[in-house]
Amino acid sequence: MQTISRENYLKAILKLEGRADIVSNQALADKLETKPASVTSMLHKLADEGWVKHEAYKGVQLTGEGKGIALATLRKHRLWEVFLVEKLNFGWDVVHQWAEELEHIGGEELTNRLDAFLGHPAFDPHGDPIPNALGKWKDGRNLVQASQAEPGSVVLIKGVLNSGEEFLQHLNTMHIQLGLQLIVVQRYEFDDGLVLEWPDGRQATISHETAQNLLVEMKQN
Amino acid sequence: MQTISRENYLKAILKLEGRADIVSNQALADKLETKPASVTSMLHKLADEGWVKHEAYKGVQLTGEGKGIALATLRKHRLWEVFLVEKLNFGWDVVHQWAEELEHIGGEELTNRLDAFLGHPAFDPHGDPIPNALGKWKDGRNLVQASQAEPGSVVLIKGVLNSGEEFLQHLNTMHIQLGLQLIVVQRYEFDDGLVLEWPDGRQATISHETAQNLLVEMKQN
DNA sequence: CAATAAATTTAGGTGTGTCTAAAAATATTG
DNA sequence: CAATATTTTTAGACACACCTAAATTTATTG
Ligand SMILES: [Mn+2]
Ligand SMILES: [Mn+2]
Ligand SMILES: [Mn+2]
Ligand SMILES: [Mn+2]
Repeated sequence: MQTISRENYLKAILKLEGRADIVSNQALADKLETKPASVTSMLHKLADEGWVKHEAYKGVQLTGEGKGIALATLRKHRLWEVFLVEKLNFGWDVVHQWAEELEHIGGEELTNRLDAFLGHPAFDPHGDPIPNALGKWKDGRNLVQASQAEPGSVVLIKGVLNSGEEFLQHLNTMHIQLGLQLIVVQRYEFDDGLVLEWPDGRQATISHETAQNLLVEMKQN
Repeated sequence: MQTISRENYLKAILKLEGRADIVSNQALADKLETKPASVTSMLHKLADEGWVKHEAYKGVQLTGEGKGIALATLRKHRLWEVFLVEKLNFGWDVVHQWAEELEHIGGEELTNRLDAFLGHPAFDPHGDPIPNALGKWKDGRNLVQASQAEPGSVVLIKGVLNSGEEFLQHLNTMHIQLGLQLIVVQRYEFDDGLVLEWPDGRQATISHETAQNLLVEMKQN
């Protein structure tokens, strides 16, 4: 039975599979803000449904069917985020929680109509690619963490590695947004802070931690 | 705690209060497609929350706070229905179930933005008035059941008393939709069937039951 | 490699919302 | 107005998704 909680678990497993090939109980508990015992219990249910392969004490992996559900949920999440930002004019820092609920509504038909209404967007407001109806996407971008950009280079802000409200609000405060082009002026040896220059000539420094969570496209140098 | 189920109950009570002043357990069970024992159980919870006044064996009534939640939920339901029809081009016969889920998402801020995005619609796709942010609406229309229209009169379709999928699909089949202007040509004495004439001159007959569920504005006669 | 630490699972509970079957209260009617 | 029918409530269960605390298993390390 496809419940909200189960879709959330499958989506979380999908994201964690991106890094490690096998997903640990603990990582899931952290991501879902729940307790390991709850995760174990749910993994049994997901395995019963045939959506994950679970080996006791070893970890989980999505099955083909499980991945399909996870991708469909992720697609809905990101499309609704685009809706909230593009159509209802919300900031990228507040849309995640609503999308977390909206992603569980309706099926393929509703999703495809929403997709068409939004003009088949390729990326969500955080720069994350939106899977198509088949769960596929192509991301021709070659993104790196801003922390890896050398002084003198020009970078284009294209995504974030942390979509949390606090981080995004910090970016708002720093006047950093997707599509912005910045010049990396200097790197402080001591703490790896980066001095950046905005198009209007203003300069400001971002911390190493902030730079690590910023995905950019290298324009020059 | 404001859960999906509790919002559904409050909304159901609100609608049933429209007819009888005190709502019976049975009526609620019917409307919510649940069992009387479940209703009793839920009414206790709603009473504990202070959202209804419940006298054992007598019936329920919304409190001010309960009515507020019910109206907010109804507002969201109808706004999302407008979205689905106006923006995603769904038919009025299929949007109810999705709205039944969407109505539980987000709060005032999201709702007000949606309202603005839709251009502050006064009525939903079924001709039902949409409460404003304060739960109020003004319905200047003077609607009657089509079954009460006399032969020779001209009527404007403005609403339905039954928003069920089957009835709405039947109206689709009959080419009856909101805003349509029809001439009542004749009433059959035997079964109160109504012969109607469409703007293109075509004529067709609708049953008394169908006419009873159609709300119209009298244009002439 | 045995002792310790960390991760995972099991056992036993809780709250929400539902159900069926039985008891209690209210309505209806001969 | 007493007998019967209907409505409502209570009692006892169940599924879902959580939790804490206590095993159990796996990993680490002296
Ligand atoms: Mn979610
Ligand atoms: Mn996103
Ligand atoms: Mn609902
Ligand atoms: Mn409606």
